[in-house]
Amino acid sequence: MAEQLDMGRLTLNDSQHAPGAGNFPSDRAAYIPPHLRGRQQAAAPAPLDGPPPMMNGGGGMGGGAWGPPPPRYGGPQQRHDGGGNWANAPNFTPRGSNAPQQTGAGWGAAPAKFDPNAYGKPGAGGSGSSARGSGDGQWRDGKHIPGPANPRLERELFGTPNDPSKQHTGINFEKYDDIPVEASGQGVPEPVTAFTNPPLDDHLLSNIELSGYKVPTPVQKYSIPIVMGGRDLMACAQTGSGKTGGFLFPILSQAFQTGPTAAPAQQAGGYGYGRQRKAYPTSLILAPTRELVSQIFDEARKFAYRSWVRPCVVYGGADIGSQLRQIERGCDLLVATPGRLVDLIERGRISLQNIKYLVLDEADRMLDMGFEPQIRRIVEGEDMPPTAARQTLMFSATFPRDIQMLARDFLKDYIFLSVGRVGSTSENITQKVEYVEDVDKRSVLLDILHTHGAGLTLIFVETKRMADSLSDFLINQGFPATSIHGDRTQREREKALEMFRTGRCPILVATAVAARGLDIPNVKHVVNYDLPTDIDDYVHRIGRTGRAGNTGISTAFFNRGNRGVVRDLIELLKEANQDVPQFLESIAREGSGFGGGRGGGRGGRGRGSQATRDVRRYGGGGGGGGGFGAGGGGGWGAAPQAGYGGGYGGPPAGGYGGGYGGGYGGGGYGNPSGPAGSSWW
DNA sequence: AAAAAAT
Repeated sequence: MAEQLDMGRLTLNDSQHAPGAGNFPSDRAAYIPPHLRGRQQAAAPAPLDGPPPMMNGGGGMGGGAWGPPPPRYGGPQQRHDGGGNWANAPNFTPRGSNAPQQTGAGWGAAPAKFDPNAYGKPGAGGSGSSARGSGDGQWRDGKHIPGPANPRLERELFGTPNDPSKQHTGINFEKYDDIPVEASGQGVPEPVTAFTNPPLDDHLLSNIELSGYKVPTPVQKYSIPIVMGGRDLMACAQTGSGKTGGFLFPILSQAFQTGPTAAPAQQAGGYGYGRQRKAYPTSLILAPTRELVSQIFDEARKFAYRSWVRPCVVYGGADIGSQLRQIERGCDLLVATPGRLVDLIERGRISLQNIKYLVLDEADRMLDMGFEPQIRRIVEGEDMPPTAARQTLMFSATFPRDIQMLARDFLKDYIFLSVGRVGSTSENITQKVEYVEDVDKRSVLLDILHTHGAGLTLIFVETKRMADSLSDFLINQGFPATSIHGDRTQREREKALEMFRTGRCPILVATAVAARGLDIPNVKHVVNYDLPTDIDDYVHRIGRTGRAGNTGISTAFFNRGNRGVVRDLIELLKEANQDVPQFLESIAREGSGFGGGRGGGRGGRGRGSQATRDVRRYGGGGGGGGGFGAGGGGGWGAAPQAGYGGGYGGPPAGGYGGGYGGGYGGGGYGNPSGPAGSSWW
């Protein structure tokens, strides 16, 4: 089947290759999109984007190209660039997917110009090492020719054993075998049990080894053969389960073996002097937050090391100019937040017509954040190949109805993978819940910080204001704290994260922006200073610790203001074999016979249960409310056993079916869904 | 109700 797919793609590409194949006029360098006209120069001065002495100032490269994600490569590394002789590369040769065609078309010997030592060669005014993707390899004469080893880059990408911030999380992956995985769909391939060739490419294997990964995680065991077999995938899995590798491994492996996709005619016809103004990535990965795409990009750089594949990352809040330059220099695998990608497409700088792999990561979160229009536009409203002509992988922690819809529209005959939750069921995390009134929170927190001194402590609050005031408070109390939230600049966010990662600021106060997906090794303690109203968020938050077989502690401050989650919390604690404090049970009894399970009250959107099972087998998901968490008012009468959709008073009895476990089992079906709003109280 | 995300 893989062959068939490839054939399909080839055909498509061939036709695109035809002379005169239409492209947007915006290919031309001269084109300036309407919303950009007249503001290029105006925006230039540095102060706007932050004070010069910021991180990339250290690199001494003026405009700070590639300023955006300084923490990762910033500071020390960039100093190398100062002495670099690779600072002059105005005539760099585009590589990656573009390279082969260009050479073929006689653009000037791309390979001849290829300088193996120039991996840090920036584009105009670029800054350095990081600018380079991780690849230095080439694809020539139908063969993958990996670039030379580069010790410095290797250290940057893979770290050293003593660098905790780079410590790979692959050490105790064996423990992940506990995580249950369920696969369904037609023709599910046998999972692999190790990183081997076949099916994985040798070059990828060597990069995996450099990264320190020994054994595939459960998700990877399944996803590797599924993706390599050409199948679409819908996976319910959370970060921490190894899903990034789950899609990067098979995608890169195949890329290494099959080489670049022929690019559209426009390139070959090229204008000799010019550079490629438009990129044609073959893989696109969408994720909801900047930090997340940044993190995925870092992983991609590792696994693409020395290969012909050039990863790029784009996201908002960062200088678009440097991102454009990155893209121009070759962009085979693109990691993006939806908004910025749409922007770049509008500017005519990215075409999706060569996409072979589309990955939607944290799909449920993207919908929560209102990205659906952008996502649909990207997937359905631009030049992305149709479902049949690409491979699509979706990852989502939950599988509510709107995600099912997305899956129905974007995927073809997909295999459904359900991966057990990592955080909550993990015995690695000791979860404590303490009754703390709001006014006492600060002092209790100080107690905790004094008691559990060592190790990274991540403190979650509900509001940005609280994040600021709490971190100020802690700093005033002499604690090395910092904060991360959406009102801080991207630079501040990244800096905070880096300070935390490296342990220079072992206390991080965070809002929801850091709740999901961020992979920070060695978080010892997660404090839910404010409990979230959604138990999913709680699960994600505590999942920031106890990762990769390490142990972690989680402490939640609970008071009556949190009684909305009390039942879900109890359910979760029980499920994870944790102690359930008496006061929780009491409050559960006293308070609320109503409120139904989670998922109630949001019925309109049908974002119901936690269910993560393959709805296709149950005939749900299709039209009508038959699906999960059948929404809306229907819940009233429809879910007797789930009970108390909006009913007042009654004791919970067995009614609370919507909970975590419940959602999975029977409860998820016809979940109680009280009248909208009933769960807000 | 809050947060995040293109500008």
